[in-house]
Amino acid sequence: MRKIFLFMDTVVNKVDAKGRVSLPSDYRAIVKELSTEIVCYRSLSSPCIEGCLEETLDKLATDIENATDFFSETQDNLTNLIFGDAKRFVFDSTGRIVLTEKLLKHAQITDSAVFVGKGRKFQIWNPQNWEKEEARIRREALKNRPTLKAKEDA
Amino acid sequence: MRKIFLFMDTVVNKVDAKGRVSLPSDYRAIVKELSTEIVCYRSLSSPCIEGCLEETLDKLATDIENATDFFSETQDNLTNLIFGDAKRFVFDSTGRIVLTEKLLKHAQITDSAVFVGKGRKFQIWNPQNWEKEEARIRREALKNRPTLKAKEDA
DNA sequence: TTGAATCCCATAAAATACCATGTTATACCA
DNA sequence: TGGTATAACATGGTATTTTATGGGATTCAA
Repeated sequence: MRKIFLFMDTVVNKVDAKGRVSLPSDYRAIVKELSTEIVCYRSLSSPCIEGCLEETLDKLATDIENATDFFSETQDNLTNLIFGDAKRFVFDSTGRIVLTEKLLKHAQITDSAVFVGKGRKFQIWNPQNWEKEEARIRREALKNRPTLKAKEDA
Repeated sequence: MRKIFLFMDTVVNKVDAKGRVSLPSDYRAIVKELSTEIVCYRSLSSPCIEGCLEETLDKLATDIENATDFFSETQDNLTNLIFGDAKRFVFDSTGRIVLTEKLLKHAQITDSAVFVGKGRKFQIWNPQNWEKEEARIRREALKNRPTLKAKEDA
């Protein structure tokens, strides 16, 4: 098992009528070290799909268990929201997964999708939407230089 | 044996006159690694059925022992409520379990049920009720972005 | 013997694995 | 450095397998 797992780069792939997309080969290379499946869910904040390794979600499950009470409403709501939406996607020998209607609709994806690396996670966007979003993020970054010093959004 | 056990996704299945429901195949795949049975009980907080692996309840038993006094009323009540209500459900060769009247009634389930993944657990809802509940949770999440920072509700 | 619970079989639909091909990227050699 | 051979990849199509679910048979107990 490798020590470094980073989803990187931005690649565009076609989505066919059945919802099939090739996972970028770089991504597959990462995933294959552990399994042949990824987990995808609707982003809570953007019109896009998010993907990650199952172990990433497993870690999240453990964090939730440790941070909240077993019987709490917070734990209930969080786990319903996250795991109720997430789904395993196994890719076949040609490296494709089949995205669901729900996910495609949320991300407004029809015949083409762009994979955007995010380190431990990645996102899948409608190409036009991503173009706009990337421009927006870059503008923001120019105005307000990013910082890791304080967690303003905590 | 796999390292990661997460119940995910939301799937709707029919419930027939005998109370039979197919356990979603993804769930079965998880369960099969350990056994051929799950444990179900009435949710303490919602009109739905909760299910998990027996080992999850075993962990809960340990947590209760550690968090409360052996002679406390709290421990008494909790253990009565949960373990008094829980019951094992073995699924047959076609992957179905037969839910009891008590459970179905509590969840107001008649001819159709929706399975909602919760990570280590899952829930079974009446579809209409779940639709409303999911909408409620999403509204909440948008208002108060979830955080794992502090245990506000502990 | 009758009612209830459990198990097994059949089928249609849906999900998934496999095969084939054109294209692009990569490696190799002059 | 340029040209060619090789390999990898994305993608369209097809075949096979799973899965959900209805119905019937069998078992067990009262």
